[in-house]
Amino acid sequence: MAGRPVNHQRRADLLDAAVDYAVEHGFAELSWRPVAGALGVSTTTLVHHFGTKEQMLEAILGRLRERTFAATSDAAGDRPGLAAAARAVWTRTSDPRQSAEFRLFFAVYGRALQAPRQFTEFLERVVADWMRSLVEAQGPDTDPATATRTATLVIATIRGLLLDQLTTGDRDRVQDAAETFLATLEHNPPGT
Amino acid sequence: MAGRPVNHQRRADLLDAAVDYAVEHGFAELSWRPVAGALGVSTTTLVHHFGTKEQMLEAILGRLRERTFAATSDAAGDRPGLAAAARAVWTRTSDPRQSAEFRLFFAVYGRALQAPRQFTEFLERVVADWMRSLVEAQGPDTDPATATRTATLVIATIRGLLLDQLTTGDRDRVQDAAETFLATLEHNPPGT
DNA sequence: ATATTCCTAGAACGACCGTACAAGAAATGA
DNA sequence: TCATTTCTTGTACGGTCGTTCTAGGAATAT
Repeated sequence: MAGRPVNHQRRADLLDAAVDYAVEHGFAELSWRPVAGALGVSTTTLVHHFGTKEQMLEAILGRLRERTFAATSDAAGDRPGLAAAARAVWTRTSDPRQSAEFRLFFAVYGRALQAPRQFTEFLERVVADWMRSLVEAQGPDTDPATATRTATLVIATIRGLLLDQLTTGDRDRVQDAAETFLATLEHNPPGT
Repeated sequence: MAGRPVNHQRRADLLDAAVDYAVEHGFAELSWRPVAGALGVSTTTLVHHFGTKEQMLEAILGRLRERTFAATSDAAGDRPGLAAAARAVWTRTSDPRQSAEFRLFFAVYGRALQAPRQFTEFLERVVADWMRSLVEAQGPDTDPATATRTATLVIATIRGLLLDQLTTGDRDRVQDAAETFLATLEHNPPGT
């Protein structure tokens, strides 16, 4: 009843490196051999730690979600109103230093829409997590229907604008539109 | 100096069928053999008409863009104001009967963001075409800066809401948010 | 020391991939 | 009819894919 203990840190390190690889090389080019080569290990090592390729993708997705959502929800969580939360989220998501990660985010998103069975958890959380966060930001006094409606609109607008910025790189135009939207949120608070 | 004449219709028919296959089976599963099998031809026939696989993807993309953008821009073109155009576009894009095509649209979109070299034309037009259409809808009297800003916002919001609807299938919530957005456009016209 | 378990690696399997080649059938103008 | 070009097919090649098997070193408890 002994044996070498499981090295959880090793798996975590490999996963982090795999996510880095995915961010840099794209979601469509994730196969055992290239990833293993970039990480300096054998494909068998990856198989040992992650099981099947599908399980590795799942692990990468989860880690990616941690990176992106956690970073933005932190910013939104400790702000009083919806407008401030929305502005904080937009500031973080539109940061060019995060563009590679969000490109991967939308690549996964698009693929998930065509293979919902394989990406069930991603699809269930990609909207719900943000919804919860943005509904909370509106406080307990806001009418639930209004809170839901507004949160839906904020998520959609931010993601649409982010898509535009990643596509065209036209930062000035997109930021201008975002500013208009955020100003509307601040000057005409919903539900009042 | 004779020979059998080139049958352009044949290529067009194959392309239409290929787009249908892509809509149904997803963008990631497009390889010669399955497509050829579904179309009842040999892989060599597809190669003959489309050249390389990359060229076939390009052809499919172009045809898909014709289907989606043309259908929606028709609706937007002959309406007087931006609000009416936006409502017409949203009505068409949020139609559940088109959900499969828009799933493919976002799958291609996400993939293009990670392989910009391969999908240059798609990325250049996916925003610009709609921008032009929505700026025109605002008429020549609208301040250009305002028109651009508003068009950017409308595109982003509609695409974000569409993403939400395709993800969650929560039609009531998304339509409710869309109605709020469209009502705002109608009651508070920008640039006035 | 020994048994046990984990970690890693290399080789090999069958399957699928994109593509090229050879060859026959079909459709045209001369 | 005949030469020419297009259309279609079957076959085959090299390559990559995910996965499995085998086996040897590394780290632990007894």
